[in-house]
Amino acid sequence: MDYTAITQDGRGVILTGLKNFQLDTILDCGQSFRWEKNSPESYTGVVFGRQLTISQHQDTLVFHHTTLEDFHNLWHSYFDFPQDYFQLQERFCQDPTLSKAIAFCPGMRLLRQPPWETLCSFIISQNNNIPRIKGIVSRLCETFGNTLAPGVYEFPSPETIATLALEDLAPIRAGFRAKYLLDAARRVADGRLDLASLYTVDLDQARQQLQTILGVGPKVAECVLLYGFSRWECFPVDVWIRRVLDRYYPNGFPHTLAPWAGIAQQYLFHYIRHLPPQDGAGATQ
DNA sequence: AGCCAGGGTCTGC
DNA sequence: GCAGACCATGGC
Repeated sequence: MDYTAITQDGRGVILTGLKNFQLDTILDCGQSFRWEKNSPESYTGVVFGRQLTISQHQDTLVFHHTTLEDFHNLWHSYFDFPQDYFQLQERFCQDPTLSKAIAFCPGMRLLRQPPWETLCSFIISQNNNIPRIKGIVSRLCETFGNTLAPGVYEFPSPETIATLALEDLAPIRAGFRAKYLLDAARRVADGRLDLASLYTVDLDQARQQLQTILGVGPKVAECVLLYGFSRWECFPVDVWIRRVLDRYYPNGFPHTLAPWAGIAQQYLFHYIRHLPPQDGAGATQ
């Protein structure tokens, strides 16, 4: 376990003895687009119909205004505490490039996010950049999501989006992706696509199912299965990972790491994006 | 002004 | 099967 003790006080639930966990790395690495930074050590987001403010000071993590029940039922899994990142990093470090990537962001973890909002988020992500993805997701929630508190919105359900017309989505400024969101919502709402079944069906069947949605191709399907269904072997390849593969893995990604390739991918993605341009195969932002 | 962004669709060969 | 145009939008 990547923490040694769990306690509760007036602030909320507190984990101490934290290892392999860096909040800003985890919440600002292009896997989730719904967390807002309050300060360098504090973020607020909405998941599972709950607003959470979470803050980290060195090896202490505070889940503000949270019950032990919610921690055990929701957040423990969401932040992937069931997984042993020490063992994972030991495997990864046998590869020289991954070794450098882990040294750069040792606190990286994969979030286990809800499938529906992961699907929408990565439909929106196509041919787009991270700041704008966050903006579109934020407008989608504040325009169509249930209000939990003033200024705090849930992610809108498939049923809600399925009832909308294309022009209703105009204020979201999703561009050509708006029709893709409608198709996804209608397929889920009317039962043509059963998201829950994708946790257990054969991986290639799951890929195939997701790609029946208009606007969902191989890359988006891979992201949805990795981030929304905890399918760690899924390996999304965008322009950044393409550069990593071309430069560091000309003979292919190591087969021995295939079961966790998606997690390795997240270290590599964060690493390559933060290298100086000339070292990172030339790209900006 | 032109290029790029966690891509995919559609057309024409 | 595969290349190439096209798709909205906003930051640089």
